[in-house]
Amino acid sequence: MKTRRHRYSASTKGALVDVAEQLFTENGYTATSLDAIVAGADVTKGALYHHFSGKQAIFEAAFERVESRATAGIVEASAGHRDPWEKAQAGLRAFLDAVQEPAYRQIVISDGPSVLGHERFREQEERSTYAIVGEIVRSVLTTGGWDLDEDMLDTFTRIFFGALSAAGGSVAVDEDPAAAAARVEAAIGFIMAGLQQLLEAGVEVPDPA
Amino acid sequence: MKTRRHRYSASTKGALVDVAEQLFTENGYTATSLDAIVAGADVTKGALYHHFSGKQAIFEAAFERVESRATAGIVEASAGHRDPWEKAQAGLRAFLDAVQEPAYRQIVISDGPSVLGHERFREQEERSTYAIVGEIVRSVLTTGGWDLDEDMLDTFTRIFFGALSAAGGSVAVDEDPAAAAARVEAAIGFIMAGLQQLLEAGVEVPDPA
DNA sequence: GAGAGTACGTACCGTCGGTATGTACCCGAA
DNA sequence: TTCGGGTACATACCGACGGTACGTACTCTC
Repeated sequence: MKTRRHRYSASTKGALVDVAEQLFTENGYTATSLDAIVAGADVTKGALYHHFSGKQAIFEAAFERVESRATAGIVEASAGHRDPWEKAQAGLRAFLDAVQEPAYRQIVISDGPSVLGHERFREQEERSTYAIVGEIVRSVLTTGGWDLDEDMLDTFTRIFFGALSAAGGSVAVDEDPAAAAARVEAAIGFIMAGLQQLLEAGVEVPDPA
Repeated sequence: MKTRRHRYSASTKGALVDVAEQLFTENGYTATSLDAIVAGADVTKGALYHHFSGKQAIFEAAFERVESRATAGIVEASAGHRDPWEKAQAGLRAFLDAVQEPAYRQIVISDGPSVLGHERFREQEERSTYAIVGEIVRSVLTTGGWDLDEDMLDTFTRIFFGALSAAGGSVAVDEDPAAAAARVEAAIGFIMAGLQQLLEAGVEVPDPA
């Protein structure tokens, strides 16, 4: 049941996260004070500490919102493609787009790891963009009958996810983002083509065990 | 000329960086207070602010030290190999080792970007480990007469550097780091083998322009 | 309509980064 | 020899910020 109090509460909380996301994006985590957030949301610190346990908690709320936006964009773009390689191409483009968003770069990539800590950051990551990359990597690498165990699939996913994150970051700061994105697409495409070559040649992934 | 004053000064500064590196590694940047650093070095804040302009400056000193250690390790390991592919293999192993060091993970990977800011972080990076990865990528990719322009080489470098950083981080937190490192080596080796395949087949890198 | 819980507001505290100022010491010039 | 000046710190203090304690108005339920 939605009572008026609940609606007021929800809107206050939402306004706080709105302002927090904006200020965190513009100034970074440490340079954003709680006073500035509550002033922007036209409330006081009492309201903030009623809804969140502290600064880290409201950051995490903004973090999750930004992550879920990025995830939605990639899912939407990669859906509708049946062929795994086409799906990967479309997902790659969407990923490169998402990672250029200022909020994503500042909150998720830059401040995320240090504010949330490694393990918590990893947790958040693994149920959003990382999971999507994992799905795409799985569908691409298992095409053609490769049998990779879960550990090896996860290793490939980490590698590709790291590659895409770094590449996306460089795209975002490039003076010509469109050209940089095109280069990244070409390079990633070339690497994937190499994997396809091996696949067609019947080369096995070496067993590290 | 080295006077006694200069020696005293150098040792005080060195002690401050020693303690700072340790505390930053253990607790992270924000959770490490300047009071704790100066207490650990048995001096006062006056001494710290005489040698450094502030908290960020002493962090950067620790950052540079950790980076140069990592760089030295990789250079040492990859030296002595003539064949680019062998050089890459050796460099990869050394990189995976370096990136597992707690100081490197916390100070360089986790806190580095948010504390120094993107551009400053990038500057520091590009004259240390990134430069080495770039050299190796260049020597590997230009073998056999490929002609890639600088932009494309840099794109490949960013991709591999990001891949290796992420992979190294996952190795560090794995419950069996040795096995995880072996998986990463296998996966990277497989990707490079794919590139070799394309190289032998005479496939051109698509021109994104 | 009265008690209880919610959704805040207000006032305050401890910590921390940074600064201003003082001081002991060393070193080169007169 | 001494004496001015610069170096290498120490001491005292400030303002900002994260967090807490407590008060209060409003609302929902019984």
